[in-house]
Amino acid sequence: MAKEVTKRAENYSQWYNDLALKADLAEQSAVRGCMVIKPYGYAIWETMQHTLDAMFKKTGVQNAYFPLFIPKSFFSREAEHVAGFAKECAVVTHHRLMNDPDGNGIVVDPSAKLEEELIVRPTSETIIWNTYKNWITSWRDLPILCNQWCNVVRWEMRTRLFLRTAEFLWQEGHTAHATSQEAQDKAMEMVKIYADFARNVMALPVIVGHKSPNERFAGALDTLTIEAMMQDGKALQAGTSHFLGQNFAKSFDVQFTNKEGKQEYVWATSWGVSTRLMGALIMAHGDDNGLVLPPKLAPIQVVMVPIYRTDEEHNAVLDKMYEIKKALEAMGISSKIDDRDTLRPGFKFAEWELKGVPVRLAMGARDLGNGTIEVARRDTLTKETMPLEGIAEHINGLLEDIQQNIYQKALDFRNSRVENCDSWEEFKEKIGTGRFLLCHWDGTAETEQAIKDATKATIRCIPIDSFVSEEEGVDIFSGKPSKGRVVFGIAY
RNA sequence: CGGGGUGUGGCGCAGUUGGCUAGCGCAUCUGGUUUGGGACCAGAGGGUCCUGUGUUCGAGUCACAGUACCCCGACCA
Repeated sequence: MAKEVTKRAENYSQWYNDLALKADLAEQSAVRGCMVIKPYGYAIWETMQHTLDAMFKKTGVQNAYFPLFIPKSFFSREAEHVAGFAKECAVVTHHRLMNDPDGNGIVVDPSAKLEEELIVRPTSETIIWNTYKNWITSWRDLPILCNQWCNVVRWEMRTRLFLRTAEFLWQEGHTAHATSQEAQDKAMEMVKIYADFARNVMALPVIVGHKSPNERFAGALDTLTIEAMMQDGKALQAGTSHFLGQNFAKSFDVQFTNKEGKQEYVWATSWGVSTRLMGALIMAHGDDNGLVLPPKLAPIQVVMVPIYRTDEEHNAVLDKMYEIKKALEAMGISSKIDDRDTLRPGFKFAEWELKGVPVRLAMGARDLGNGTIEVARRDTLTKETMPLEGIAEHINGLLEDIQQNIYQKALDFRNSRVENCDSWEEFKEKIGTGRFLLCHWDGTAETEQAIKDATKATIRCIPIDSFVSEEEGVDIFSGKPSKGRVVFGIAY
């Protein structure tokens, strides 16, 4: 069949791509490196948005919107920041088109050249800090806690659906504070929200930690991250939260008068997660039959497939199904009755599995007679026949089970691939086999770089809420003293 | 930007040492039979074989150039 998905073990990237395409999440656009997110995929993203948004708002964050275009001069004020993004920017140079004087369609009007080029935002720190300058004069104006949901453009060399596209959707929070401590606390608070969301909504086990200086965001003093492991054992950075110090405040001259009446630069954070989370969802839970969606993110939580020979049977089954649908709705469970009469049940089963719907109900003449219904769960691919009585309550519990089970499965998988490693020889052997290795590191950028050059492995994070180690040891590569283990892995 | 590969109906591919009307599977459409794990039968429609130039009696096939896409590097959420 055309819809069959490549086996995960045979070709992991092909499998990933198949899932994204065939489960109807997204497709490659005609524009190089860009992606079309299809309605089914977007519905998942919307749920992520709404859930995160509610979590942000509980901490006092408000949504706002800043321009897509950033004047080149703004962008170049923070030196490290430019260095980090300069190589991958789209630049607007003109503002008008005209008919080709030679009659060959449309050309750029050379007389419409912009005096100053505009950069399509790769991230919005610069334009936001340029704006914050006008918002902040006194300690009474602080803190400012803004978030925006938007698109950004990074002109990447090689792209992959969701994981790396030239344009992607994300949320970027930008906060301004009176003290360093307050800003650092905010950065920590936000990364913990990300971790909570990843674990409890996406069923994605993540390790929270600090980035090493090499892996930090361009312009940050500290970068906090949530790191997930995909089913090929590679690491995926799923979200980051940065403590920016006073770097941007100084570059954009954002000062406030403190309680002592003195001028002081503002302290900043920024934090973001992107549609890359969709990629994480696919890779963390999918199997050879397709997508496996955690119930909390599934656009359709329960799908019902009627099985019938005659119109009478058809109507009788549908009547029951509408009753169930109503009962599910009353409990806040989304469902769909797949009443397409041109497709056979087997085809529908396979298709809904491909799309990752957590629970499938099937009902036919046999069930009508017995007062039963067949309940199949996507995560375990098992099914059982149940009495109709109390089915909605049962499904409600089942969805919670599934959410839990998916998380547990991913957690067990990841834990089975995390281990201590104290020998450089062993490290070189094991790091390519899809693992996180907990190793001692001397804390220097040189050592980290040397390890990366030799093995492609990077420090995913210095963990703070799981796999935390305070034991003394010696660096796996340099032999110099180390104060604790860090997480090494090969990243997407 | 370096290394490799591929361009043939909507999708996936075959096409021999150059040869006659360019095939196959899936999808689509029509009719019928089916329907508890991806249905079957019969019929139908759909192609500037990536572009250009060249070699030849003859090019999907050979040569050169261009171009697009994919994979592996470097870069990255």
